[in-house]
Amino acid sequence: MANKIAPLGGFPELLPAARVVEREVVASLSRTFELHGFANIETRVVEPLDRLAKGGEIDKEIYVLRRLQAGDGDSDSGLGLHFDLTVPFARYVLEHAGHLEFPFRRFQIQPAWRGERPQEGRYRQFTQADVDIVGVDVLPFHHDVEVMRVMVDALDALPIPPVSFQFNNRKLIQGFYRGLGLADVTAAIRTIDKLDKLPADRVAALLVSDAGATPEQAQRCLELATIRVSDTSFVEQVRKLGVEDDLLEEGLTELAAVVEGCAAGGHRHVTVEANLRIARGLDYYTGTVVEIFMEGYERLKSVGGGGRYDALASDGRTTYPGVGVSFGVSRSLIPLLADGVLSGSRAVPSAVLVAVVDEETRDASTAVADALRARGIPCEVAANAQKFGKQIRYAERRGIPFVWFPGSPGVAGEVKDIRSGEQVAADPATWTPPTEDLRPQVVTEEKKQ
RNA sequence: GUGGGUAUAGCUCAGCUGGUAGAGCGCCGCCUUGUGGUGGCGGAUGUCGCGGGUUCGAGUCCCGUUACUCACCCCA
Repeated sequence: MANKIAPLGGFPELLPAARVVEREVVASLSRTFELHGFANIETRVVEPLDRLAKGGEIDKEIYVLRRLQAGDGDSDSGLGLHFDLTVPFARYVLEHAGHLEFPFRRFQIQPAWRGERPQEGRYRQFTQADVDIVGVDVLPFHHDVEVMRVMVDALDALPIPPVSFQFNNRKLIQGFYRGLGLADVTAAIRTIDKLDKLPADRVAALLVSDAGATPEQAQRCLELATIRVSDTSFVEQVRKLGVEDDLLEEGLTELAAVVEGCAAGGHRHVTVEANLRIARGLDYYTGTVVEIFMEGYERLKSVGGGGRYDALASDGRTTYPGVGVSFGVSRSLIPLLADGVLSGSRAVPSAVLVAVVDEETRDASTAVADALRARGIPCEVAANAQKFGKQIRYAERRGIPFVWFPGSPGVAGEVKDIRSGEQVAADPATWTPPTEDLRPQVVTEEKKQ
């Protein structure tokens, strides 16, 4: 038992300095979401299994809750941990519809669980940040632009590598295929989605064999799927393919509006593209779809995504259409922390360590600390009245930038910046550290050098 | 779910065809009797993942097992 504890794969835990980064990212996301008027909610972590079921089947990746004391006859509680935030949100809307104002705008940042084999960027417990807007019976299209724009702003404000929003529109694809005379639209979309893994000619062959396309139709599908631009020029490119369909036109208009709306305003490191091969979630997305990728981390696949659901939730009488997008906080952050792209400036909140001269005068050190805290400066008093060298080292290990040496009656105290070695006389009632030292900061790789 | 890899000090790892365990970093002490980092000297640390087998002898070979890890599958 005295042996080491084995880590549990897929259930990542952060050390304090890394947690500084995660907390700041969550705080920054929340600030942006709130800036756009989205209210925060938190849902329970369990849902009835039948609600988590996918097409009537219980997914094997769902963690089921079971009481230890349950008898052999009892199977389980009928409850499972949620595997995303959309399903709980849909249920929340139905359950609380009478108390909500629609269109309801909310954000939610919570863990979710999936019994997958863990890999880089794929965990069994992970944190996600979702923003959605949901309406009653109808939800005007401009909310698609609005909610996507919120996530663009939110990710643009994060200290992460550049991200790319790749948009598509299901009406556009569906209308194109329909206008083309393709019978099995869903099969065609599913096949086109394999373009990542298979060469174009193999995909074309599959379109013929699996999706009932003629070679000519397959060729057109590929031409559509390879359109990828950062402006609205895709509209002309699609029209040149010579397919006519009302739904296609609607999709083109919508996608153009989303791309234009999200690209507007100028961003630090977010790019926006129309990418006509993005499929995502065949069963429920009905209009706008998006996948988000992070530069240098394409191997993680998407770090976020979402879209429009015409039926996010329904109670049989009322349908609640929704549009939203989610960002994988754990999926993107943990690899960035592991690679040292992001780190926390220190593992403790303390900006100052107040040294203790000897145990008889510990009260004097505590008084200094109280004076600093009264002005909002996080600090701690040294654990032991060791030699000052040891106390300085204690601070250094923890990344605490300042050590305060209390004075004695008639002698002023002094504060030392242990990075520069500079030491000055100071009064705990007025001294203030530089703003950037007041709290632990997120340090990016460039800033480190 | 399928296949591969790995498991030795706090961390990263070495240990050739079997002979009773090593390095670097870190940690502790002293040089340095109240101001750290650099330098010098010294020191501590391991049921070599677990169980079994072969052998005079196993970290090393064999079998099993567990965990971790990578890839595939899947991915709302």
